[in-house]
Amino acid sequence: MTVPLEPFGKPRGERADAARNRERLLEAARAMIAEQGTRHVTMDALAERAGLGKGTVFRRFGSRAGIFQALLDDDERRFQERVLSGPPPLGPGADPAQRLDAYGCARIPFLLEHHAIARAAVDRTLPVPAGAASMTQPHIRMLLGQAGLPPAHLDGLAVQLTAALEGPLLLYLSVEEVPEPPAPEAPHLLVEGWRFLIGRLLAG
Amino acid sequence: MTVPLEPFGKPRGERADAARNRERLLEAARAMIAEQGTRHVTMDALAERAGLGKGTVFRRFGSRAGIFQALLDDDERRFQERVLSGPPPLGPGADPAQRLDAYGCARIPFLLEHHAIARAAVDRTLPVPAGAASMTQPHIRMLLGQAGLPPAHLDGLAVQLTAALEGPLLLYLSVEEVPEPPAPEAPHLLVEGWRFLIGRLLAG
DNA sequence: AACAAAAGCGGGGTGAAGTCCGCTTATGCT
DNA sequence: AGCATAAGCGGACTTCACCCCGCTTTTGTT
Repeated sequence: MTVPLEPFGKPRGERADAARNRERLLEAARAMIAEQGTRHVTMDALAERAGLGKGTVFRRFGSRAGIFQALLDDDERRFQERVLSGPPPLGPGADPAQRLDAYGCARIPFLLEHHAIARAAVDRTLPVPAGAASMTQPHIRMLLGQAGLPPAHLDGLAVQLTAALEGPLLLYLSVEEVPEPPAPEAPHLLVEGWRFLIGRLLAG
Repeated sequence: MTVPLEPFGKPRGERADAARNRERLLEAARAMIAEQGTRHVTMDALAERAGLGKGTVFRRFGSRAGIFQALLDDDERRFQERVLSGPPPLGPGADPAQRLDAYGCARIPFLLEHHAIARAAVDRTLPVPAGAASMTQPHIRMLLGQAGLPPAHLDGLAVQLTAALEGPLLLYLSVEEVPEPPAPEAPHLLVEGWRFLIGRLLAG
């Protein structure tokens, strides 16, 4: 499951001023996103708004994407918690097929809810599973193995199913093409697709 | 299948000098890629190497990604040809399950062979299936429909399977992580994964 | 051949990400 | 408290994609 020890810009013995500035920057980022959307969060504007230098922003977060990863981090960690030790079928206890199904049913709404920030958090110069978001692939791989799929296919399938699950929301669909489901409880198209896919994959 | 009529920078009544310059630019781009890789193909360097102004590069190709799309265009068109009117199982004639299987078996090597350029051709400000590469999703959708999958799932599954097929090579794996298969005829991990996935999906 | 209109050209300008390095400040030790 | 040192800071600088718009060349017309 590979929890990154140092999510982003949170070194172990962080100096007090550094911690304060990190909070200030995240706060400023949240405000700017709420007011104008992620597109207008530029490094210069963010630094100015937080009353800090641009160098500081990069020192804390490494890149533009890093800011959004940090913003996502808390929620991502909570999600991971639910998967690792929450109640079944998402958490351990249910059989692998159910857990895989449940994972998609939880993950897609999670990404929908955070889609603006999640999209901004992908670092376009790195392979996608950057930051804390990288839980998906190993988890899927593990469940596929437990479900008894042939070991020779596990690596390929894990990559492909990760792409099938997260790719559409992170990369393949533009922001306008991500409509919330009309009725709040109506299942999303992608959720239904995922359930169908997983159902068939693990049926044999 | 939606063949884009005007692939990139190839207007119908193109002036003679424009056509010549387009060729020059593509030629320079090929040379630069061969010498130094896609990363060093900057708009300034490309313009200078071709002996033209930077404005011209943008007029011809619209964006950096456009250059790589144009480079891919011929091969992409040939691939499309094979799918639309080549021999089965890739072309029409075989049953949908076979065609879907064959599509992945052909598409993955195609992307592997072109991966450097294909990656550079994705426009990171647009939803991914930009340019001529957008054939995949509608084709998959059509075949899924012909295979008798429930219409309610077609849209979701088509997006997800497209992501499963192309996402890993275009987006999810870094360049270093895309090793050619050790033995030239050994099937790639992703090909095997795809065949397995499609086999299960259409088995029921 | 001369002309008008359209198409194309070029390169300076802009905005944004990311780097660098000398200066400042917190921290832990004595 | 005073000091040495490492951590942090800031903002000028570089690089790059992309825009803009006045000038030049081609082309179709007469």
